[in-house]
Amino acid sequence: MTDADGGASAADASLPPDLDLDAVREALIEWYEADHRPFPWRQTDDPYEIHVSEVMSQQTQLDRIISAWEDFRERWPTVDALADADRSEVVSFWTDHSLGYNNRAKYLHEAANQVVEEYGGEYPEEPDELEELMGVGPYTANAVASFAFNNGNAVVDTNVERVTYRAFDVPDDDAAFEAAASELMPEGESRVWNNAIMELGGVACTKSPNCDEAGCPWRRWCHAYETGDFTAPDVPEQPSFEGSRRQFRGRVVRLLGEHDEMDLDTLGHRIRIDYAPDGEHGREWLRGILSDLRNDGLVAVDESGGETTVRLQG
DNA sequence: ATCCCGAGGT
DNA sequence: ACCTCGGGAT
Repeated sequence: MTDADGGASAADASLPPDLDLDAVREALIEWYEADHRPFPWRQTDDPYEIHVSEVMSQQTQLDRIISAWEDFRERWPTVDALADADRSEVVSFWTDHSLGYNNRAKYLHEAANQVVEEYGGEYPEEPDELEELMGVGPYTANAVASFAFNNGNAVVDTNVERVTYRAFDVPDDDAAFEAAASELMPEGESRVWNNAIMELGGVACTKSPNCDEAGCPWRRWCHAYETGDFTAPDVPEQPSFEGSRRQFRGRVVRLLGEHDEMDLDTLGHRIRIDYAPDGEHGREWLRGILSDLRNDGLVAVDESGGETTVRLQG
């Protein structure tokens, strides 16, 4: 690599040098516009509604969030309405709709307050500003900027990584994925492009690919389609959920959403059948769970009067 | 068992 | 770089 080609974009090139970018872009956009899953959040450009859908979709299958998204929008129609809600209401909603990861409910509520207080209730349009919102990282910032304002950079999620890794043999490396995604995206078309490339990963270039069935528009360029090697980048494996700490955290939050407040032992007996106050899974164990939940801002623990009372925070 | 349009804290 | 965070669908 010489200095002659100078610019960072050339130095970062991670796509095949002879790739016909215009043809690749046109093929994908045409494929997406011809047919795609009609998710309701794809029919709005309201940044608040987009934001809600993106937070819900983190680590959760899209089919499972459709009704939750519709209920959420009905209950808190605007970012101002959400900011006015109590955190405990939002957390209970989250659990009632089986969305998991209650922290995301807290983040969303916090972010709504930021939008109201820092931006007068009007979402900023720049990814850098959006990323300052609680719970909004690089992916969500660019997704909201793209789908609400057509003003995002290329998103990089597990779909984009898998698709570019297979199709264009992009190395399994964060910087390479970022560069490849950025090179691929046509200027000023982040809305349709980011939707389209994630749709490709979600429908055609799945873990077990459906190239022909889904009519993948990239077959003629695809390295994996040519070689038959559909290896995908490693995704960190999840610890098993059954019996995990997460499972009991979830039960605690669910119960506290149903009962205004509970004392320690009652709560313990209700979240696990083998709860024994002085046993292995007893008060000490439960206090550990509650301590984490309190640090996460999800529950409040009151130790006054010689008894321990627990409730949802906010 | 494995997967899912990530992010924050350490 | 590593860990943690829910739960339904398949």
